[in-house]
Amino acid sequence: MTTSIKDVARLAGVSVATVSRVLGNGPVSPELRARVEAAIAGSGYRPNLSARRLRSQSSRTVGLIVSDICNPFFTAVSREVEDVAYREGMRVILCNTDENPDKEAMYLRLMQEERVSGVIFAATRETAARLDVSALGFPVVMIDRAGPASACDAVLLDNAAAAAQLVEHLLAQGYRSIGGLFGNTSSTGAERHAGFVAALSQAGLPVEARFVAPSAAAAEREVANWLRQPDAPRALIASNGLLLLGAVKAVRGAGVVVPEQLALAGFDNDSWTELTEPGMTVVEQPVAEIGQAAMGMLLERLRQPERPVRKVVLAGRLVPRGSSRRAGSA
Amino acid sequence: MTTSIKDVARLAGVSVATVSRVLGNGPVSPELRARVEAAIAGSGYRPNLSARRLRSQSSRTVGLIVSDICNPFFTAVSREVEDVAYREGMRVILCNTDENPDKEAMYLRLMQEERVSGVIFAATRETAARLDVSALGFPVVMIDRAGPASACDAVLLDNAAAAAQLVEHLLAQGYRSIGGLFGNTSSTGAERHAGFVAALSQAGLPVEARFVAPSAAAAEREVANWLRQPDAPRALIASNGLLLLGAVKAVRGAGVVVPEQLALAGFDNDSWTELTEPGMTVVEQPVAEIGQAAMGMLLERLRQPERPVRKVVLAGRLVPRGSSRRAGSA
DNA sequence: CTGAAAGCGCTTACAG
DNA sequence: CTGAAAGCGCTTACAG
Repeated sequence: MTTSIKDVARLAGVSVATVSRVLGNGPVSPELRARVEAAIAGSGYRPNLSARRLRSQSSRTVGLIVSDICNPFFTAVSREVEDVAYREGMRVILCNTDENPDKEAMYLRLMQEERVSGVIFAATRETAARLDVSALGFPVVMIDRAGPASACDAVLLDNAAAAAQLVEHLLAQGYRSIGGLFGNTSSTGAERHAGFVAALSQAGLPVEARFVAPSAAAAEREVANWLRQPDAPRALIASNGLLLLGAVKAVRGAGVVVPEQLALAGFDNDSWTELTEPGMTVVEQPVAEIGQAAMGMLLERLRQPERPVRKVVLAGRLVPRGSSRRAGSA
Repeated sequence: MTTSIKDVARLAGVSVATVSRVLGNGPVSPELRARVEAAIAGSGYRPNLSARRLRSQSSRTVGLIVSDICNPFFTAVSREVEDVAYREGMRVILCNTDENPDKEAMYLRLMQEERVSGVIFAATRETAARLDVSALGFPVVMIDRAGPASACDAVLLDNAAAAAQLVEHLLAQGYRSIGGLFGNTSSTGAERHAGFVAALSQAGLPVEARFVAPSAAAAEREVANWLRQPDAPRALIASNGLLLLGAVKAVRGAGVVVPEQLALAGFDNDSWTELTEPGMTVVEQPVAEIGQAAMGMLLERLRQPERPVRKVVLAGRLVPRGSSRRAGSA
């Protein structure tokens, strides 16, 4: 049907081995190389990657497993990962797990069947805790969420420090009653909660934290309820972009004025956060660096399987905006 | 290294053919099936998809080629495509072209090397015009942008009607001086421009349109310039979500009040559009339906290669918000 | 530098 | 229902 390396060899009057060497930039005389290249161009030949992968026992494929590509954080990271991968002549297989451990297990099995070179993985806390990386057969770089203690490479935000930074910012702006909203499936949510608790405790303030499913809808419901209570906080920190979005919607729905009645702050400098009135105070994650660092660590691990496990911890950047303006000031 | 079908066969005391039949749900006696399944479970065997693809001459892979996954329209479409694909036991290869015809050509070649079952493609106008789909060797479903006239299946928005709908909405709100900002690389921009021109002409109004590169930054620059001119329009339509975002930033930067000094409207009901103050009037594209329809058409084409070419044209939905409130009203 | 041959891990007629 | 055998399209030692 489609032309194979055999057809090209016949056309050029050489062996298939020589055609293969031309394709792989092996040692071939200029004369034969020219004949083979002419035959390739003339026949419209395209190498079959499945055959090449099978024979060379190298898929040159990386799996990227995230909860949902529609989360702008993962969108941006994936774009970066794909760019680096294609530049290295590798392919990316993207998987959305919706924070569902069953889907995670299914996709990990798929990765084994694809014989991927490696995987970049934002795992749920459940999977991260139970996963035996060494049994997988390929290296894993965790992103966003920590993996099982020091069992594999990871690129992480300094979540506790970033959450503490938000608390300190709100304290400096004069807020004392600060609530926190955290995702209940990821270690990220847990770490940000820890930083939140530590900063408040150090200031001698009580801790009000709630955990929800990591979706805007769940956050909106939770915050709507929260605001109805007499002891509702005067400031609120949301532990990621989706939760912050839900919080904003709840606040709008309740007719609460930001920041006069409730200050808001959160994670992820998504494009919408600077367009609300007032703009949202956030900790920006270095998304491009995270994607690049993850692919970089994976490539180094492939080159050097026995190198020691590394965690790269990146700092967030506070972007103060109107949503956390000083209480009582214009 | 890794266990193969041969190891499983030896373990179960059957031939490799029988193992293959168990894997493929072929006819096997209950007894042998049980022995094979035990051997698979015991050995941790995982089928090698490259080998299966090579031998069966079927990749069960679809290519998804878009300009940039970071554009929320394509993010949402891709999520839908992937969900349908995985449900059908197929895999998706995602490619970002940045509206660059060279990258488009490179990725199409890659798709041939992957022996993909088919491709879903949002092509630049340049590539759409010159592309010989029949020479590719796999079926193509165009999305968002029209392909070469009736040469292949397509899922499209009724762009002209949607643009006209926006114009008519602004007219009904009392606006007479209406400018349009369009992307200069896609047929989508051209079609929306055509609908824009038609609606204004029918109303006997002059046409003010500008074309820019399809990025928020380019739109911001263009609108900033435009607003400085004495004959700047009183209302502005932006032809996609990125351009609308750029327009909003320019408007903010210039201190122009929406809608009192300038009404805004555009395409794509991205999450930020309802969070600005005022909210943005937009035509919402049925992103989920577009993704599903594209995968659906591709699957039908694969089942039935000779079926007549079809174009599915979906209607947009007007979402009126404050950015186009009646001129002079509260 | 070049070619003949083996083999990667599967599936699929073909016999039985 | 089952197995022996061929072959998908490549790459890679091995000789020369």
